[in-house]
Amino acid sequence: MDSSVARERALDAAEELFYGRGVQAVGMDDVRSASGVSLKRLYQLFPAKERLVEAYLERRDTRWREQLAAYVEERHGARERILAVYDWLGRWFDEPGFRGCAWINAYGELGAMSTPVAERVRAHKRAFREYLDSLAAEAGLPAAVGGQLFLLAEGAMVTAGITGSAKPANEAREAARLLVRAA
Amino acid sequence: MDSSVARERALDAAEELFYGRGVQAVGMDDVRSASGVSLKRLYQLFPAKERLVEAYLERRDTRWREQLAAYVEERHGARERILAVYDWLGRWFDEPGFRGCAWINAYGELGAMSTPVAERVRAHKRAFREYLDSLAAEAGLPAAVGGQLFLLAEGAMVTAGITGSAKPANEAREAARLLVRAA
DNA sequence: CCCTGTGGAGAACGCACGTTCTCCGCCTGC
DNA sequence: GCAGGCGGAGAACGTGCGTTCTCCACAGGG
Repeated sequence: MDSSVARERALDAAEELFYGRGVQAVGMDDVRSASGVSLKRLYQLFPAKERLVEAYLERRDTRWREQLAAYVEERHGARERILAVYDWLGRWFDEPGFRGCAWINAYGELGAMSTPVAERVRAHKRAFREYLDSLAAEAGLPAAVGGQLFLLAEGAMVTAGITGSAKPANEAREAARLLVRAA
Repeated sequence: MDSSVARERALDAAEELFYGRGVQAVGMDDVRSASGVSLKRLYQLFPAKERLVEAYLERRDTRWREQLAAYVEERHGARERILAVYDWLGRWFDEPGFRGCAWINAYGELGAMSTPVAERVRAHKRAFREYLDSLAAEAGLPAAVGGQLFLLAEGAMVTAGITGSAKPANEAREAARLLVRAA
């Protein structure tokens, strides 16, 4: 098996397991049996579990933001695009297996013990925040609005994760609509 | 040492350690040496670590909500009280050792593996949500506003925890002010 | 003075898991 | 056909930790 193929398979398995059960509840052996990549190979590709966790967060980060951006770009109108963010969140929340925000969960689990992981979580949130800032700027809204939209999105993610409901996306969307209108 | 004293000391130590480092990073032996309560006693009081975690979350829940309510009750005017919630959050975020919301962190860490812990997190968030609902009702605001205020507060907590800044409290307060005015 | 029970200190046990090692089959180049 | 090395399976190792057990000091009642 090609090395890059093994890497993808390992990351596929790691993502599903880490996200679904939490990082600490998943052993390297679980990743091995779910991916079919031998332990030896796993440790060649990722010299420690922490590296695998970082790679998981990084790959998921780019995919997550790409999918969000692709969904948003389909909408026309700067304000419509802002609201599209919450529509996309609502779809995400409704997906089977949704268990909250992978980065918030990872931060709760490892943020205190692993600075690399904490740093990746911060980088992801910073990027998302900047994306919302850019959407707000395109809509000609004051700079402060980006931060408010961000807080609504974060609150929706964490609440949807804990309650298992997609409703927070609608609540956040409605709040965003009012904020954009009022600003 | 009296049994109830031992229980309090154990919970004091557990709270500081669990909150500061995460639950899984703290061993029962750490709780023992930090509290001065022997392992035997610890296991008499809390037959398993999970019970200690539950007790930690429960005691912190009542204290957290009492302190919030006490702070809010000092303000006059229904809308002022709503904004006081975010002022209180800002003070909390600025406290030394602040590491985000204990329940969100615990959910990220244990939510997938421990239903009792997940249930306590849900109960805490439900109670906080209902508290905001009651504040919104007293201000004569539409029922939907409570949920929006809740999402802002959750977003602020999680963002303050990850970034280590108290600024999200101000951003959330400003957003809440606009939402209350617009509603 | 002994017997009993309570509680503390810390060793011991069992298990899970991150990481490494051993063994062996198989493929490739001669 | 064969030497050498690459890779897989899984055992082995070390450690950490939840939980229990052992041993002992000591207080109180006969």
